[in-house]
Amino acid sequence: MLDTVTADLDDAQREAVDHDAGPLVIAAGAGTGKTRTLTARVARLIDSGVAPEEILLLTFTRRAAAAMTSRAAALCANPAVTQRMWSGTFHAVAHRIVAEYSQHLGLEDVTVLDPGDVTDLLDLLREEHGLTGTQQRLPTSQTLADICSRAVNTGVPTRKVMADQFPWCLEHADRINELLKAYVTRKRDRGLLDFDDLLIYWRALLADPLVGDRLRARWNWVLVDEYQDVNQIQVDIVRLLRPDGSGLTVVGDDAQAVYGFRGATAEHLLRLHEDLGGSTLVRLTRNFRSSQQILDLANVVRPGELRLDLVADRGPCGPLPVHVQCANADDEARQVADAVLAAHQDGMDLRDQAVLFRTGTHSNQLEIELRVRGVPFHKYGGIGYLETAHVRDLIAAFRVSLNPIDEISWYRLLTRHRALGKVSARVLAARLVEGTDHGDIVAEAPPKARTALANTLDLIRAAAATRIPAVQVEACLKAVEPLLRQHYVDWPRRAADVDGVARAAAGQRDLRSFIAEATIDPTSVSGDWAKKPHLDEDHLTLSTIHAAKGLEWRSVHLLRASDGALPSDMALSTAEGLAEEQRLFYVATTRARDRLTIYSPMRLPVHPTSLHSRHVLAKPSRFLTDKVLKAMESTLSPGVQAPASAGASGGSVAPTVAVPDLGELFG
DNA sequence: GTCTGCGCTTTTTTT
DNA sequence: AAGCGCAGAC
Repeated sequence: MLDTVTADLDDAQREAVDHDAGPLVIAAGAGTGKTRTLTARVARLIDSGVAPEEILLLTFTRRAAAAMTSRAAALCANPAVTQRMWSGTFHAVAHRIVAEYSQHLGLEDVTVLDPGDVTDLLDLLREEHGLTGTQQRLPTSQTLADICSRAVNTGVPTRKVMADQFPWCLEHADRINELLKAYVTRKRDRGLLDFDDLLIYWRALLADPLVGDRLRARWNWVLVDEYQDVNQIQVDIVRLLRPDGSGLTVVGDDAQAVYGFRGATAEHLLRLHEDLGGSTLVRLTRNFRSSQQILDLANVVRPGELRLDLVADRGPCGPLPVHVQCANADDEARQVADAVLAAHQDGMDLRDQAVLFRTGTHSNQLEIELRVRGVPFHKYGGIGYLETAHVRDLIAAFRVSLNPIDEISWYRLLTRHRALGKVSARVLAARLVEGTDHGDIVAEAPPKARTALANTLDLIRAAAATRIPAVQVEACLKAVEPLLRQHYVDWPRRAADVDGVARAAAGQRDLRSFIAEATIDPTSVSGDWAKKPHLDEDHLTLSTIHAAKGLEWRSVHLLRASDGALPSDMALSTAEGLAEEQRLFYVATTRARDRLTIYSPMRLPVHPTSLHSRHVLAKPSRFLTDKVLKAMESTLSPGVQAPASAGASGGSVAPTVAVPDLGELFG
């Protein structure tokens, strides 16, 4: 009889799918059918009679979780039952469990702080502690949050974190620690959870004798994707879920570990076998994605302990990878746009092409070029709508209407009022949290703020009085809009975003879960109100390498393969930092199926956050070694041969036309 | 206390 | 370059 679950698999994949309940580690190189194997294993379990709710599938992105669930469904005899399976990101599952057991944790109500809330709270505490004076200029709250998160995720004391990663903060170590202690206390007092807390609370529940046993009994099968990206807390969670390793399957590739900055290390993958006192290792090395030419390059680049040299299932086909040396960032943008449009002319859809880069700002010039030429694109990674100030303002209104003691959101909302600055907002927010009557609040506010404030509070009260999302959203929008209109000089540019979020929220069944979801995974929501591409329209993908993980395109363009950009100059100071950049380079090259083009601008903006800053000389990335270049065809962009026409390259050009001097007008 | 303008610092990746 | 915090003017 034909076995539909394993019909399309090779021997190694089939071995993983058919493996029994013993702990299983799948070492899967890029493009080796990791997702296919994992989903087939899930389907096999369900078809063999395992109840879907006994299965927990943990991923790092919601996109991966959704893809796996739907692919498993396609393989199952009874697709509908896969809906009952537990599948999601570590954080999303943690949120669900923490909400379910909130009573046991002493929490009335679970409020999740997004990274912006965290910095707001730190700013608030900084004021309360009188740490804003001239003498002791502390690092930004953003940096403090990073230090805190790193310490929590790695179990390393903050002082050592600062010494290793943030040396310029060391001189303030005592005050920073004092502030972070206050931060932790305030979170505990108010029942606020940041992203790290979600995992910590889940771990705490699992470690509790009573609750832990109940949770363990819930899932007999635990499958973890991208195990090279787990940090210590996540390892603890997995080990507490399956202490003896039975029913545990993990998939990973040490060469694709790129989340060291949030406490992950591939050591967890490499050592799992020892930690469990034995497990089965299945190695997947047959690559179904890329041409041999691309893999020849990737195999040279590949770092790591697991020697997963990839063999192309497709054999030699398609062109050699190309290295293009460009004059500067603008030239690079033109070359990419030219190449994308040429391929499109030749019949390759835009959706089959992608442009990858190390940081969000690296695509600035290209985005302009694409807009000028009318090429539709969608950018992944970098700052999303949900992180923009105006959208967070609206969400703050949602939050206070759901939870009147959400001090951070009140504070944010109040500071949007004219004549309410930090001081009044802090005082009034505290009074609101105490439950003070709205009338009294208005009376306590500075006279100039009273009319607007009374209006806001009325509308928030109206929003709080209903459970119908559309009505609730409408009231919040009405409260926020006039405030934002006068607060932001460029309001017209922002208005569409606010409307978009409002519309998305109004269409939900439950506003509370919409907010929680949007907080834990902003990307899940952002696509819906993308004003630019209607995602069904053919469009080009622009993405950070991080956000491109696990995906593939026929043609991939890698920008800024120049020292200082990739590898990022911020990673050069430590060996681990540099190694992680190399893994990123590997991840980028292995996204391509047929064509890979790597660009190295010879001049780069000093300050990447701006478009027109001074350019300095840059060398091609150190990852483009002779051996790598041997696997490529090298070309020079036309812009390099004729630098005078290359536009803003920074050098001065001999004029051929005399520009009139208008000096006499100003004499 | 709030608003405005100036100088200093920062500078990546994400749940 | 830009965003943030600080100082001085209302």
